[in-house]
Amino acid sequence: MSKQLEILEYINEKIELDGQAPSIREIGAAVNLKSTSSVQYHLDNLVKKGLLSKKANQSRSISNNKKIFNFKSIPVIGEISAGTPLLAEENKIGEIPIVEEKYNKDLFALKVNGDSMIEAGIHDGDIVVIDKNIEPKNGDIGAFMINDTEATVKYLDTISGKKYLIPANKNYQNFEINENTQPVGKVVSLFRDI
Amino acid sequence: MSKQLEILEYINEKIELDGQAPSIREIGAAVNLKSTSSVQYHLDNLVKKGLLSKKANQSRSISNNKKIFNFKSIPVIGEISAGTPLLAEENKIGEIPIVEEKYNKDLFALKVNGDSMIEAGIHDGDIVVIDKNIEPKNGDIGAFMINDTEATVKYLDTISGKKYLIPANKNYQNFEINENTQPVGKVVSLFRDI
DNA sequence: ATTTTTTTCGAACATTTGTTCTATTTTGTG
DNA sequence: CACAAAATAGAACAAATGTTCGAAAAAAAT
Repeated sequence: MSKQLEILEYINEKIELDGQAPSIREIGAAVNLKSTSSVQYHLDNLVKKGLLSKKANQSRSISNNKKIFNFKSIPVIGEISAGTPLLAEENKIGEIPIVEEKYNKDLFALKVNGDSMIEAGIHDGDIVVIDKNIEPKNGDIGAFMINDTEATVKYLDTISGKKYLIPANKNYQNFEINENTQPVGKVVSLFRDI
Repeated sequence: MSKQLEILEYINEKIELDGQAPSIREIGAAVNLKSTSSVQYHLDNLVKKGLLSKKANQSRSISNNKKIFNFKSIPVIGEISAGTPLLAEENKIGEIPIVEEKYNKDLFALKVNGDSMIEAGIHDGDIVVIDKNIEPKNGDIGAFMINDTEATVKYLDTISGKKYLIPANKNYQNFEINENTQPVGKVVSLFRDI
Protein backbone atom coordinates (compact mmCIF):
# COMPACT_ATOMS: atom_id res chain seq x y z
CA MET A 1 0.00 0.00 0.00
CA SER A 2 1.27 3.46 -0.81
CA LYS A 3 2.29 5.74 2.01
CA GLN A 4 -0.25 8.25 0.84
CA LEU A 5 -3.10 5.79 1.17
CA GLU A 6 -1.75 4.57 4.46
CA ILE A 7 -1.76 8.11 5.80
CA LEU A 8 -5.21 8.80 4.44
CA GLU A 9 -6.62 5.69 6.06
CA TYR A 10 -4.93 6.40 9.36
CA ILE A 11 -6.35 9.90 9.42
CA ASN A 12 -9.87 8.70 8.66
CA GLU A 13 -9.60 5.97 11.24
CA LYS A 14 -8.26 8.32 13.88
CA ILE A 15 -10.97 10.90 13.27
CA GLU A 16 -13.67 8.25 13.43
CA LEU A 17 -12.22 6.77 16.59
CA ASP A 18 -11.14 9.82 18.55
CA GLY A 19 -13.28 12.47 16.96
CA GLN A 20 -10.05 14.37 16.56
CA ALA A 21 -7.52 14.58 13.77
CA PRO A 22 -3.97 13.41 14.49
CA SER A 23 -0.94 15.69 14.66
CA ILE A 24 1.80 15.46 12.06
CA ARG A 25 4.00 13.55 14.45
CA GLU A 26 1.25 11.13 15.36
CA ILE A 27 0.80 10.38 11.70
CA GLY A 28 4.52 9.83 11.31
CA ALA A 29 4.56 7.40 14.20
CA ALA A 30 1.55 5.54 12.85
CA VAL A 31 2.86 5.05 9.34
CA ASN A 32 6.55 4.78 10.18
CA LEU A 33 7.90 8.04 8.94
CA LYS A 34 10.67 9.41 11.12
CA SER A 35 10.57 12.96 9.89
CA THR A 36 7.70 15.39 10.15
CA SER A 37 8.64 16.78 6.77
CA SER A 38 8.09 13.39 5.18
CA VAL A 39 4.58 13.46 6.51
CA GLN A 40 4.14 17.03 5.34
CA TYR A 41 5.27 15.95 1.90
CA HIS A 42 2.46 13.42 1.65
CA LEU A 43 -0.09 15.69 3.27
CA ASP A 44 0.69 18.36 0.70
CA ASN A 45 0.06 15.88 -2.07
CA LEU A 46 -3.16 14.72 -0.52
CA VAL A 47 -4.35 18.29 -0.19
CA LYS A 48 -3.37 18.98 -3.81
CA LYS A 49 -5.38 15.95 -4.87
CA GLY A 50 -8.30 17.39 -2.98
CA LEU A 51 -8.59 14.44 -0.65
CA LEU A 52 -7.79 16.38 2.50
CA SER A 53 -8.12 19.87 3.82
CA LYS A 54 -6.15 21.55 6.53
CA LYS A 55 -5.88 24.97 8.07
CA ALA A 56 -2.51 26.68 8.14
CA ASN A 57 -0.77 26.79 11.50
CA GLN A 58 -3.64 25.10 13.23
CA SER A 59 -3.02 21.95 15.18
CA ARG A 60 -5.04 18.87 14.38
CA SER A 61 -6.96 20.68 11.71
CA ILE A 62 -6.82 18.00 9.05
CA SER A 63 -10.20 16.98 7.75
CA ASN A 64 -11.18 14.62 5.00
CA ASN A 65 -13.23 15.96 2.16
CA LYS A 66 -15.72 13.15 1.96
CA LYS A 67 -19.23 14.35 1.54
CA ILE A 68 -20.80 13.77 4.86
CA PHE A 69 -24.43 13.13 5.44
CA ASN A 70 -25.18 14.92 8.64
CA PHE A 71 -27.75 13.19 10.68
CA LYS A 72 -29.43 14.52 13.70
CA SER A 73 -31.81 12.79 16.00
CA ILE A 74 -35.24 13.92 17.04
CA PRO A 75 -37.20 12.74 20.07
CA VAL A 76 -39.98 10.20 19.79
CA ILE A 77 -42.92 10.93 22.06
CA GLY A 78 -45.10 8.14 23.39
CA GLU A 79 -47.92 8.33 25.92
CA ILE A 80 -48.33 11.80 27.29
CA SER A 81 -48.26 11.93 31.06
CA ALA A 82 -51.03 14.01 32.50
CA GLY A 83 -50.04 17.58 33.19
CA THR A 84 -46.75 17.42 31.30
CA PRO A 85 -46.00 19.39 28.18
CA LEU A 86 -45.98 17.34 25.02
CA LEU A 87 -42.24 17.39 24.57
CA ALA A 88 -41.32 16.80 28.21
CA GLU A 89 -38.42 14.45 28.68
CA GLU A 90 -40.80 12.27 30.64
CA ASN A 91 -42.83 11.48 27.55
CA LYS A 92 -39.86 10.65 25.40
CA ILE A 93 -39.58 7.01 24.42
CA GLY A 94 -36.67 7.13 22.00
CA GLU A 95 -34.97 8.88 19.16
CA ILE A 96 -34.89 8.51 15.42
CA PRO A 97 -32.31 9.74 12.93
CA ILE A 98 -33.14 12.38 10.37
CA VAL A 99 -31.09 13.74 7.50
CA GLU A 100 -30.27 17.19 8.79
CA GLU A 101 -30.40 19.07 5.52
CA LYS A 102 -33.86 17.86 4.78
CA TYR A 103 -35.65 19.41 7.65
CA ASN A 104 -35.75 22.48 9.79
CA LYS A 105 -35.27 22.62 13.51
CA ASP A 106 -38.72 22.06 14.89
CA LEU A 107 -39.28 18.38 14.38
CA PHE A 108 -40.31 15.69 16.74
CA ALA A 109 -41.89 12.30 16.34
CA LEU A 110 -44.98 10.72 17.76
CA LYS A 111 -45.78 7.07 18.18
CA VAL A 112 -49.20 6.41 16.75
CA ASN A 113 -51.70 4.66 18.94
CA GLY A 114 -54.56 2.76 17.36
CA ASP A 115 -55.73 2.30 13.80
CA SER A 116 -57.84 5.40 13.29
CA MET A 117 -55.65 6.41 10.33
CA ILE A 118 -55.23 3.00 8.79
CA GLU A 119 -56.78 3.95 5.48
CA ALA A 120 -54.12 6.63 5.12
CA GLY A 121 -51.50 3.91 5.49
CA ILE A 122 -50.69 4.92 9.06
CA HIS A 123 -50.73 1.87 11.31
CA ASP A 124 -50.80 1.28 15.03
CA GLY A 125 -47.25 1.66 16.33
CA ASP A 126 -46.02 3.71 13.39
CA ILE A 127 -43.90 6.72 14.17
CA VAL A 128 -44.87 9.96 12.50
CA VAL A 129 -42.56 12.94 12.21
CA ILE A 130 -44.19 16.27 12.90
CA ASP A 131 -43.03 19.67 11.76
CA LYS A 132 -44.12 22.21 14.34
CA ASN A 133 -43.41 25.04 11.93
CA ILE A 134 -46.11 23.97 9.51
CA GLU A 135 -49.68 24.49 10.59
CA PRO A 136 -51.82 21.76 9.06
CA LYS A 137 -54.19 23.03 6.37
CA ASN A 138 -57.37 21.46 5.08
CA GLY A 139 -56.58 18.05 3.65
CA ASP A 140 -53.34 17.72 5.56
CA ILE A 141 -52.58 15.11 8.14
CA GLY A 142 -51.66 16.87 11.34
CA ALA A 143 -50.97 16.29 15.00
CA PHE A 144 -53.31 17.89 17.50
CA MET A 145 -53.40 18.24 21.24
CA ILE A 146 -56.77 17.71 22.87
CA ASN A 147 -57.26 19.12 26.38
CA ASP A 148 -53.49 19.26 26.79
CA THR A 149 -53.50 15.59 27.70
CA GLU A 150 -53.77 13.69 24.47
CA ALA A 151 -51.99 13.93 21.15
CA THR A 152 -53.76 12.62 18.11
CA VAL A 153 -52.98 12.34 14.42
CA LYS A 154 -55.84 13.04 12.04
CA TYR A 155 -56.82 14.61 8.77
CA LEU A 156 -57.93 18.22 9.08
CA ASP A 157 -60.81 19.45 6.98
CA THR A 158 -63.73 21.84 6.89
CA ILE A 159 -67.26 20.53 6.46
CA SER A 160 -70.05 23.07 6.01
CA GLY A 161 -68.02 25.77 7.64
CA LYS A 162 -66.90 23.76 10.65
CA LYS A 163 -63.44 22.37 11.19
CA TYR A 164 -63.08 18.69 11.94
CA LEU A 165 -60.42 16.19 12.82
CA ILE A 166 -61.18 13.33 10.49
CA PRO A 167 -59.94 9.78 10.99
CA ALA A 168 -59.08 7.58 8.03
CA ASN A 169 -61.18 4.71 9.28
CA LYS A 170 -64.91 4.25 8.77
CA ASN A 171 -65.30 2.93 12.30
CA TYR A 172 -64.33 6.25 13.83
CA GLN A 173 -66.23 9.50 14.09
CA ASN A 174 -65.23 12.94 12.98
CA PHE A 175 -64.35 15.25 15.82
CA GLU A 176 -65.31 18.88 15.70
CA ILE A 177 -62.50 21.19 16.69
CA ASN A 178 -63.19 23.26 19.78
CA GLU A 179 -61.22 25.62 21.98
CA ASN A 180 -59.49 22.69 23.68
CA THR A 181 -58.04 21.44 20.41
CA GLN A 182 -54.65 22.81 19.48
CA PRO A 183 -52.78 22.10 16.25
CA VAL A 184 -49.23 20.95 16.95
CA GLY A 185 -47.87 20.59 13.46
CA LYS A 186 -48.06 18.82 10.17
CA VAL A 187 -47.14 15.19 9.71
CA VAL A 188 -44.28 15.20 7.21
CA SER A 189 -43.02 11.65 7.31
CA LEU A 190 -43.53 8.23 8.72
CA PHE A 191 -41.45 5.33 10.01
CA ARG A 192 -42.54 1.78 10.56
CA ASP A 193 -40.81 -1.30 11.83
CA ILE A 194 -42.36 -4.40 10.34
CA MET B 1 -26.04 32.72 31.76
CA SER B 2 -23.17 31.30 33.75
CA LYS B 3 -19.71 31.31 32.27
CA GLN B 4 -19.60 27.56 32.61
CA LEU B 5 -22.70 27.12 30.49
CA GLU B 6 -21.46 29.67 28.04
CA ILE B 7 -18.24 27.77 27.62
CA LEU B 8 -20.03 24.46 27.32
CA GLU B 9 -22.31 25.79 24.63
CA TYR B 10 -19.48 27.37 22.71
CA ILE B 11 -17.54 24.12 22.74
CA ASN B 12 -20.50 22.10 21.52
CA GLU B 13 -21.24 24.65 18.85
CA LYS B 14 -17.67 24.79 17.67
CA ILE B 15 -17.34 21.02 17.50
CA GLU B 16 -20.56 20.76 15.56
CA LEU B 17 -19.53 23.50 13.20
CA ASP B 18 -15.85 22.82 12.64
CA GLY B 19 -15.65 19.19 13.60
CA GLN B 20 -12.81 20.28 15.83
CA ALA B 21 -12.66 21.38 19.43
CA PRO B 22 -11.48 24.91 20.19
CA SER B 23 -8.20 25.75 21.93
CA ILE B 24 -8.16 27.29 25.39
CA ARG B 25 -7.46 30.69 23.95
CA GLU B 26 -10.22 30.40 21.39
CA ILE B 27 -12.63 29.65 24.19
CA GLY B 28 -11.40 32.65 26.13
CA ALA B 29 -11.90 34.92 23.16
CA ALA B 30 -15.39 33.53 22.56
CA VAL B 31 -16.67 33.96 26.10
CA ASN B 32 -14.70 37.06 27.03
CA LEU B 33 -12.15 35.69 29.42
CA LYS B 34 -8.81 37.41 29.14
CA SER B 35 -6.74 34.80 30.88
CA THR B 36 -6.22 31.23 29.80
CA SER B 37 -6.22 30.18 33.41
CA SER B 38 -9.73 31.51 33.83
CA VAL B 39 -10.80 29.23 31.06
CA GLN B 40 -8.88 26.35 32.61
CA TYR B 41 -10.66 27.02 35.85
CA HIS B 42 -14.05 26.49 34.24
CA LEU B 43 -12.88 23.58 32.14
CA ASP B 44 -11.65 21.83 35.25
CA ASN B 45 -15.05 22.28 36.84
CA LEU B 46 -16.82 21.01 33.77
CA VAL B 47 -14.59 17.97 33.68
CA LYS B 48 -15.21 17.36 37.37
CA LYS B 49 -18.93 17.54 36.73
CA GLY B 50 -18.47 14.93 34.05
CA LEU B 51 -19.77 17.18 31.30
CA LEU B 52 -16.51 17.32 29.39
CA SER B 53 -13.46 15.18 28.84
CA LYS B 54 -10.02 16.26 27.79
CA LYS B 55 -6.64 14.69 27.34
CA ALA B 56 -3.69 16.14 29.20
CA ASN B 57 -1.26 18.18 27.13
CA GLN B 58 -3.12 17.53 23.97
CA SER B 59 -4.30 20.41 21.87
CA ARG B 60 -7.94 20.66 20.96
CA SER B 61 -8.74 17.46 22.78
CA ILE B 62 -11.87 18.58 24.56
CA SER B 63 -14.88 16.41 23.90
CA ASN B 64 -18.36 16.52 25.27
CA ASN B 65 -19.67 13.47 27.05
CA LYS B 66 -23.08 13.40 25.47
CA LYS B 67 -24.30 9.97 24.59
CA ILE B 68 -23.98 9.70 20.88
CA PHE B 69 -26.38 7.81 18.72
CA ASN B 70 -24.36 6.28 15.94
CA PHE B 71 -26.10 6.45 12.67
CA LYS B 72 -25.10 4.86 9.48
CA SER B 73 -26.58 5.34 6.08
CA ILE B 74 -27.83 2.70 3.72
CA PRO B 75 -28.36 3.07 -0.01
CA VAL B 76 -31.79 3.62 -1.50
CA ILE B 77 -32.34 1.75 -4.76
CA GLY B 78 -34.73 3.06 -7.38
CA GLU B 79 -35.34 1.77 -10.88
CA ILE B 80 -33.10 -1.13 -11.71
CA SER B 81 -31.18 -0.63 -14.93
CA ALA B 82 -31.28 -3.68 -17.18
CA GLY B 83 -28.32 -5.96 -16.73
CA THR B 84 -27.04 -4.32 -13.55
CA PRO B 85 -26.94 -6.01 -10.18
CA LEU B 86 -29.55 -4.78 -7.78
CA LEU B 87 -27.15 -2.86 -5.60
CA ALA B 88 -25.10 -1.33 -8.39
CA GLU B 89 -24.14 2.28 -7.78
CA GLU B 90 -26.05 3.07 -10.95
CA ASN B 91 -29.34 2.15 -9.36
CA LYS B 92 -28.77 4.16 -6.23
CA ILE B 93 -31.02 7.18 -5.82
CA GLY B 94 -30.13 8.27 -2.32
CA GLU B 95 -29.35 7.34 1.24
CA ILE B 96 -31.29 7.11 4.43
CA PRO B 97 -30.05 7.13 8.01
CA ILE B 98 -30.40 4.11 10.26
CA VAL B 99 -29.63 3.72 13.94
CA GLU B 100 -26.57 1.56 13.79
CA GLU B 101 -27.24 -0.57 16.84
CA LYS B 102 -30.63 -1.60 15.59
CA TYR B 103 -29.66 -3.43 12.52
CA ASN B 104 -27.03 -5.72 11.10
CA LYS B 105 -24.86 -5.00 8.12
CA ASP B 106 -26.90 -6.26 5.21
CA LEU B 107 -29.51 -3.61 4.80
CA PHE B 108 -30.52 -1.58 1.84
CA ALA B 109 -33.64 0.32 0.89
CA LEU B 110 -35.94 0.18 -2.07
CA LYS B 111 -38.25 2.83 -3.39
CA VAL B 112 -41.67 1.29 -3.90
CA ASN B 113 -43.29 1.72 -7.27
CA GLY B 114 -47.06 1.49 -7.57
CA ASP B 115 -49.80 0.72 -5.16
CA SER B 116 -49.84 -3.07 -5.22
CA MET B 117 -49.23 -3.18 -1.47
CA ILE B 118 -51.50 -0.35 -0.47
CA GLU B 119 -53.67 -2.48 1.80
CA ALA B 120 -50.57 -3.31 3.80
CA GLY B 121 -50.03 0.40 4.30
CA ILE B 122 -47.21 0.57 1.77
CA HIS B 123 -47.78 3.40 -0.65
CA ASP B 124 -46.38 4.41 -3.99
CA GLY B 125 -43.09 6.20 -3.36
CA ASP B 126 -42.56 4.74 0.09
CA ILE B 127 -39.08 3.52 0.89
CA VAL B 128 -38.83 0.06 2.40
CA VAL B 129 -35.76 -1.19 4.22
CA ILE B 130 -34.76 -4.73 3.37
CA ASP B 131 -32.66 -7.08 5.45
CA LYS B 132 -30.80 -9.39 3.12
CA ASN B 133 -29.95 -11.70 5.98
CA ILE B 134 -33.56 -12.64 6.60
CA GLU B 135 -35.22 -14.86 4.04
CA PRO B 136 -38.92 -14.00 3.90
CA LYS B 137 -41.17 -16.72 5.28
CA ASN B 138 -44.83 -17.33 4.63
CA GLY B 139 -46.82 -14.29 5.70
CA ASP B 140 -43.83 -11.98 5.55
CA ILE B 141 -43.46 -9.03 3.28
CA GLY B 142 -40.33 -9.52 1.23
CA ALA B 143 -38.40 -8.11 -1.69
CA PHE B 144 -37.96 -10.35 -4.72
CA MET B 145 -36.03 -10.13 -7.93
CA ILE B 146 -37.85 -11.28 -11.04
CA ASN B 147 -35.74 -12.16 -14.08
CA ASP B 148 -32.86 -10.17 -12.60
CA THR B 149 -34.43 -7.04 -13.98
CA GLU B 150 -37.19 -6.08 -11.62
CA ALA B 151 -37.42 -5.81 -7.86
CA THR B 152 -40.82 -6.15 -6.30
CA VAL B 153 -42.21 -6.02 -2.79
CA LYS B 154 -44.96 -8.51 -1.98
CA TYR B 155 -46.35 -10.84 0.62
CA LEU B 156 -45.02 -14.36 0.39
CA ASP B 157 -47.37 -17.26 1.02
CA THR B 158 -48.13 -20.83 0.08
CA ILE B 159 -51.50 -21.72 -1.46
CA SER B 160 -52.28 -25.40 -2.02
CA GLY B 161 -48.63 -26.30 -2.01
CA LYS B 162 -47.48 -23.57 -4.39
CA LYS B 163 -45.57 -20.46 -3.41
CA TYR B 164 -46.96 -17.13 -4.47
CA LEU B 165 -46.03 -13.48 -4.36
CA ILE B 166 -49.21 -11.87 -3.15
CA PRO B 167 -50.04 -8.18 -3.55
CA ALA B 168 -52.07 -6.35 -0.93
CA ASN B 169 -54.46 -4.90 -3.47
CA LYS B 170 -57.51 -6.61 -4.90
CA ASN B 171 -56.80 -5.22 -8.33
CA TYR B 172 -53.60 -7.21 -8.68
CA GLN B 173 -53.03 -10.90 -9.31
CA ASN B 174 -51.03 -13.37 -7.30
CA PHE B 175 -47.80 -14.37 -8.97
CA GLU B 176 -46.57 -17.92 -8.77
CA ILE B 177 -42.91 -18.16 -7.89
CA ASN B 178 -40.78 -19.78 -10.58
CA GLU B 179 -37.08 -20.34 -11.16
CA ASN B 180 -36.66 -16.73 -12.25
CA THR B 181 -37.91 -15.41 -8.92
CA GLN B 182 -35.27 -14.84 -6.27
CA PRO B 183 -35.93 -13.70 -2.72
CA VAL B 184 -33.76 -10.74 -1.80
CA GLY B 185 -34.67 -10.23 1.80
CA LYS B 186 -37.36 -9.36 4.27
CA VAL B 187 -38.90 -5.91 4.55
CA VAL B 188 -38.13 -4.75 8.07
CA SER B 189 -39.13 -1.12 8.03
CA LEU B 190 -40.63 1.65 6.05
CA PHE B 191 -40.16 5.38 5.46
CA ARG B 192 -42.55 7.79 3.93
CA ASP B 193 -42.46 11.48 3.19
CA ILE B 194 -45.91 12.97 3.27
C1' DA C 1 -18.36 45.24 57.78
C1' DT C 2 -15.74 41.17 57.68
C1' DT C 3 -14.82 36.86 56.07
C1' DT C 4 -15.07 33.33 52.78
C1' DT C 5 -15.69 31.65 48.37
C1' DT C 6 -15.77 32.16 43.62
C1' DT C 7 -14.02 34.07 39.65
C1' DT C 8 -10.66 36.45 36.95
C1' DC C 9 -6.18 38.07 35.60
C1' DG C 10 -1.26 38.18 34.32
C1' DA C 11 2.73 36.16 33.50
C1' DA C 12 5.93 32.70 32.91
C1' DC C 13 6.90 28.26 31.41
C1' DA C 14 6.76 23.61 29.16
C1' DT C 15 5.05 21.01 25.56
C1' DT C 16 3.02 20.14 21.43
C1' DT C 17 2.65 21.10 16.91
C1' DG C 18 3.19 23.10 12.23
C1' DT C 19 6.65 24.90 8.95
C1' DT C 20 10.68 25.16 6.22
C1' DC C 21 15.22 24.14 4.54
C1' DT C 22 18.82 21.20 2.90
C1' DA C 23 20.80 16.77 2.33
C1' DT C 24 20.43 11.93 1.75
C1' DT C 25 18.26 7.76 0.30
C1' DT C 26 15.29 5.16 -2.52
C1' DT C 27 12.94 4.23 -6.69
C1' DG C 28 12.00 4.23 -11.41
C1' DT C 29 13.52 4.76 -16.31
C1' DG C 30 16.09 4.93 -20.57
C1' DC D 1 24.97 2.24 -15.30
C1' DA D 2 23.53 7.17 -15.22
C1' DC D 3 20.09 10.28 -14.53
C1' DA D 4 15.90 12.18 -12.83
C1' DA D 5 12.15 11.96 -9.87
C1' DA D 6 10.14 10.62 -5.68
C1' DA D 7 10.48 9.80 -0.96
C1' DT D 8 12.63 10.23 3.48
C1' DA D 9 15.46 12.15 7.08
C1' DG D 10 17.34 15.61 10.21
C1' DA D 11 17.46 19.71 12.25
C1' DA D 12 16.16 24.10 13.50
C1' DC D 13 12.69 27.36 14.10
C1' DA D 14 8.20 29.64 14.86
C1' DA D 15 3.80 29.39 16.37
C1' DA D 16 0.11 27.47 18.83
C1' DT D 17 -1.33 25.48 22.85
C1' DG D 18 -1.73 23.51 27.54
C1' DT D 19 -0.21 24.14 32.38
C1' DT D 20 0.76 26.26 36.65
C1' DC D 21 1.38 29.79 40.21
C1' DG D 22 0.30 33.68 42.86
C1' DA D 23 -2.32 37.70 43.34
C1' DA D 24 -6.23 40.61 42.57
C1' DA D 25 -11.00 41.39 41.93
C1' DA D 26 -15.77 40.24 42.40
C1' DA D 27 -19.48 37.95 44.49
C1' DA D 28 -21.57 35.59 48.19
C1' DA D 29 -22.09 34.45 52.88
C1' DT D 30 -21.86 35.44 57.83
